[in-house]
Amino acid sequence: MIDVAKRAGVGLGTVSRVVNGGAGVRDETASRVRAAIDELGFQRNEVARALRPGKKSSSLALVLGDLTNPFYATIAKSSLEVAGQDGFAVVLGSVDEDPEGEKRAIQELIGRQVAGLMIVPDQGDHSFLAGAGVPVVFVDRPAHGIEADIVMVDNEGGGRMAADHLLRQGHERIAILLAPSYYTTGRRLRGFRRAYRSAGLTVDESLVVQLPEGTAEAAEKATRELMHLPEPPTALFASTNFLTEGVLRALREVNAEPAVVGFDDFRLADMLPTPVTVVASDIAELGRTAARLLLDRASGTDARPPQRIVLPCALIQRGSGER
Amino acid sequence: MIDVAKRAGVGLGTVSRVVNGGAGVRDETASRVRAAIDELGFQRNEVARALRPGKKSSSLALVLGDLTNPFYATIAKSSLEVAGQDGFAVVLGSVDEDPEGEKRAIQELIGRQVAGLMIVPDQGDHSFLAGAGVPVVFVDRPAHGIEADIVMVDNEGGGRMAADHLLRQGHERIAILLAPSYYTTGRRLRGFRRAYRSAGLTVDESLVVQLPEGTAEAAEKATRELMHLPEPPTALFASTNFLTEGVLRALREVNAEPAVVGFDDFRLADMLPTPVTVVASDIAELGRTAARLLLDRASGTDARPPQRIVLPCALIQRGSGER
DNA sequence: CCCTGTGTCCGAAACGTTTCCAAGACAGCC
DNA sequence: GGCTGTCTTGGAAACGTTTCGGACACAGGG
Repeated sequence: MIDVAKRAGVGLGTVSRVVNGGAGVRDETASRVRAAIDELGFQRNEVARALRPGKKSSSLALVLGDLTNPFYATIAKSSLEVAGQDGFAVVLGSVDEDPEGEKRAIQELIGRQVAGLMIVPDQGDHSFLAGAGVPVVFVDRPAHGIEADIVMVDNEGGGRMAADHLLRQGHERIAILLAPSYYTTGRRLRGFRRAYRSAGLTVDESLVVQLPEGTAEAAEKATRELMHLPEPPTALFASTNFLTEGVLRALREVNAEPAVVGFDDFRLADMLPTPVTVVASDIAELGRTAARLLLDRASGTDARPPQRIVLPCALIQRGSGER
Repeated sequence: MIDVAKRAGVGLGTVSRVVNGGAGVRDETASRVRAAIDELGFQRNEVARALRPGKKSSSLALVLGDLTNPFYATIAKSSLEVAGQDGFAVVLGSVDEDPEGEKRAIQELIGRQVAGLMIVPDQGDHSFLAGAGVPVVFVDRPAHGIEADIVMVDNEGGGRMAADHLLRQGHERIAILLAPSYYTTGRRLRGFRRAYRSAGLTVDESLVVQLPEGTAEAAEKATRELMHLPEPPTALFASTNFLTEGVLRALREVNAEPAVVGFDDFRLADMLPTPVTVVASDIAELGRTAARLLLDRASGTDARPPQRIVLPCALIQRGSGER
């Protein structure tokens, strides 16, 4: 920038003003500066810029799990888009279901002076974020130990929707597969139970299976076991996209054809031998909303108390839940 | 840091030394400093750190297209892992097939003083990167106008593999669907032609279809048209995962059952009514290799001339390519 | 002619690090 | 004791921006 100033024959401050919109600079001077900028191929050093007091870097951080899961990938993509429109970059922190690793990653990102954090939190304590002075938005599930914005889907409603649908078909032995200790699957189970209660039925607890892992493999194994029960379930509710996959895998080998409903839509769900009925929500909107909210917080535009935004779910009937 | 120095009753430089490994500091002093750090909850400001001359920020940039495409998502995930192990964060720049937007995104990232760039490039000119002084690794395809490292898969070999396989089954009318103007699909086509030549056959150019877009929809439409030809192809080669999906969608409605081979494996490929035969490669390894290479370049460890790393493909027979 | 206000511009200070030079302390050796 | 070398330590300079107070020129009003 000093070079530009010299070349244009102006002061340092003038160049800075031109770069930042150019208010209070004569047109003629400004164009001289711009010419110098072009000639020298000058580019503002964002790092130095972010060093000034009060200024935060124009980056947001996004901390989430496995990007290979389309659910997370969609959040990443959509929040990236929104942030990009405002000239913000997104720094990614990927964490594999490890509370300690997550904390470390977050600390790292804070050290990088990001303007805000979007976190798909693990179940650990997040109170360490309270004093960091950085706005935080939680995505998909709330975190313990801190009051902050949260954007999520209507898990309970979705779980209820799935169970209602199956109950209405006359199923009474419905198994539900749950990924371990996530907030979301807990809520989905609650909705599931609500549906039973409303129908005047009681849940058979032996059909509520807590998986040791949230993987397709774990679901596959569990489903096989369920279907080999003396009295196997006539329907299954898989509370996660990967779990749904595992269920379907297991069912290929069994000659029974229980009804299946999955939570979260997935690519090719309609192309499988029996198209899969799912409870879906607008994941992209989840990411977009979170990013917008965070940008507002970061810019100081929005000083409302912490928001809690819940996006609706919808049942998509494709066949597997109706047989 | 100044506060820490005051609190520990030492000089500024001493604190800095402790924070960075603590060589040349007495143990007793060092622990006093560490105590002060803990008490004050001090955290190094990475931004200020990156400002020092010569120092680059400990961030890599990754520029790629739609994260919703499992191909890109896998690259993102695996490179993130490798970078994370070295304490590097990854800044994401997503671009939607827009050369101008890509250039802007890259400039932005350079302004953020990233230590290196991993780019899945568009076909535009990338010579503007030459003078940037930042190491660059291209992923999946080379870029024009600049000599740099490149990590990719054996597209030509893969294309040939697919065609060979189909020819060996006795197919002679094989259609190939190509996404628009990508380097990769061009190479796959070349491999395809090679296979024909080796077999002493000639390619029917009316079955080489250049799609206007790389989407499933475009492939679906094109496939429908192909299958309504007076003499439809007996086999199809889809040169991209999304294209494969489109092909399969179209084929559901047609009562012919041509053989299908796709390039790139995808989730649930083995679960479809006819499991899909694909030419696959280790995409995660692609990302890992790129990240490792870039880290070596960034640290100055590796000063070899630009590398060109090609990962092998393998045919996975599942049924659709063998009927 | 003087004063005031406006429009433009300059350049120093500050941000939080790292690094380098200098200096102090101390031991070992002659 | 004096000299030399090693081990610690302190503190200033530098990195590239933004911002702020001030300076200058000029016009207009009294």
